[in-house]
Amino acid sequence: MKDVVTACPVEDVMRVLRGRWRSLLLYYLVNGPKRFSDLQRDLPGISQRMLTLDLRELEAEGLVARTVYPEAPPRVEYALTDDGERILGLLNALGDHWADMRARRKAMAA
Amino acid sequence: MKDVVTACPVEDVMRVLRGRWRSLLLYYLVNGPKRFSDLQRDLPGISQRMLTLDLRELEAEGLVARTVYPEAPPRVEYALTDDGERILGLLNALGDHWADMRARRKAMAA
DNA sequence: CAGAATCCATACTGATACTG
DNA sequence: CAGTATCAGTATGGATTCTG
Repeated sequence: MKDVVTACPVEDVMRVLRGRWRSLLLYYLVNGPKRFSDLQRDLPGISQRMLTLDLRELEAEGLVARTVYPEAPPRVEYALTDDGERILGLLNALGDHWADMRARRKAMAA
Repeated sequence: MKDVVTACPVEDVMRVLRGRWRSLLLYYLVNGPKRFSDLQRDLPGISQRMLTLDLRELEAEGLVARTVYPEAPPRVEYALTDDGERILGLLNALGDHWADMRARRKAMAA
């Protein structure tokens, strides 16, 4: 994915967060660093390929930090950066509003 | 697109806003109702097909209201709902943070 | 004007097998 | 464990043509 910059920052973030797993990945990193295999367990259904690609993309965008511990067997940890935490905070606000919205609409329908 | 509801509201909103044009569409509706042809001008490159599909989806999700004025030639206006405005507000906050982030990263690189 | 219908291109995602 | 490589399917988006 190219680092395209448009006139609209909203469009830019959304392009980065668009993938099926990306926001969810941030979501599961909120409680501290996790390993590759931990994340595979958290996101049932994700393939190794997508987990790798999405982590790399989020890392390139500065939302996730990747740390390799040179041991055998190898250990790699992924953590939210400060920017990642801020973005996730806003995503959660978005999710909360959405949940409220749905609840109200459901109540209306009843 | 199915109205799937997962355990994570963030995932749910993101699924709705994921499309290439959706967030941008909300963005351009913030200054009051617009007609189909207005939106085509605002979003250079969007096809009629996608504009129609995305507007319908946003309408189904309660973010956009569609009003038909039975005239000849037909006139149709699209406007943000209250929920749509709230969601857009949060998207803009997200965009602002993103812009800040990029500015800081650019300054660091220099 | 505001679409609907059809066909086509590509981007995104997943399954599987293999490696240091 | 933490990936990479390859192949293939599905979803998304675009071009074109047609209509009330």
